[in-house]
Amino acid sequence: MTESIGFLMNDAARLFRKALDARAIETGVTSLQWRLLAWILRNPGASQGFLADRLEVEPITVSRMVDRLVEAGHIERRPDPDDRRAWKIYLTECAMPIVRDLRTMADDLVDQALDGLSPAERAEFERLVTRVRENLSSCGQEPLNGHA
Amino acid sequence: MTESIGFLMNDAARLFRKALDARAIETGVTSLQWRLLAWILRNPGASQGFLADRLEVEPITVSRMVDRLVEAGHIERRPDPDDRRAWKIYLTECAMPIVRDLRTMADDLVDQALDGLSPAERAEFERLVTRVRENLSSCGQEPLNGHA
DNA sequence: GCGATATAATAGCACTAGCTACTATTGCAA
DNA sequence: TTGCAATAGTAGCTAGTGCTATTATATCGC
Repeated sequence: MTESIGFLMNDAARLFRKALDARAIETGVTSLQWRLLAWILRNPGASQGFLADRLEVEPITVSRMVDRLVEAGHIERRPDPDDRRAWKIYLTECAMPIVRDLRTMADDLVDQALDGLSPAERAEFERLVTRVRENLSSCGQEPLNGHA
Repeated sequence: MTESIGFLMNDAARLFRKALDARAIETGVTSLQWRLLAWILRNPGASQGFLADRLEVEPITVSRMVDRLVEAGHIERRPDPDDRRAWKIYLTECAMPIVRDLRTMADDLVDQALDGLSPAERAEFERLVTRVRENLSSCGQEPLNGHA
């Protein structure tokens, strides 16, 4: 059942999103929207391409999330004076408290998800997931092996 | 950055799906469709509700995946003689080789994802992910705490 | 300066996923 | 036996995600 690791991760991630979405329902943003907001908070004025790169998703995914967050009034697109193809993304004032609230909720949920694990196990888990993520991240880039 | 654990898992799971989808493109089924096929293989004649329960997704999600897999000719719905509300789901002959091929692909990809981890670390990773998944699974059921 | 190439963002299509609401059927209880 | 609650499945809406293709702009080479 080795192959099930991939789906174990999938389940855990989906259940995490679902649980956080449920907690955050009153904020009006989803867990994944919040993650984007958190990146914008730390990188005000970033382009969508930059954000897509950091989130490791396709630009079109960010494009559509930005659409929704703009419509909801949480962020705004400003034209980039140096590149008329690009937008610069900024949080609006009203998004600030949401980002803070969600951080607390996410921390609580992580604590619940890691229930029963010792501090050492938690650190080990984070280390291992990070490694797996890096392994999978790189395997998407290169053309597997000699497909050229 | 504790809260990032949830998103680390999310990234790892998404990259895994993406990589497996890319490998499986020629089979015509996605990685998640394959997971459903694998459950049907082990439980021929199961109901959609049963499968939703095992996959820990909502019944409607299975309903729509079954729609697509029926249309693609990989599975078939047969009426349940004991319950006219329910379907019994069966693999078709042509799905068998696909399930086998995909198992190999998934195993290879898991091996790549776990690259650099010792056997002990791999076992530990599986154990920890399983625990986290269970923690999150149960926290979706109960009404958090006293919300009634 | 001009043309080829690269890049930023977006449009259309498809799949996974969940919520709420709904239909059809079952099964229990009065 | 009838009537109501529970259950199996589905429809509409929305969100995240990716692929391919397209548009607009930038940049590099000449």
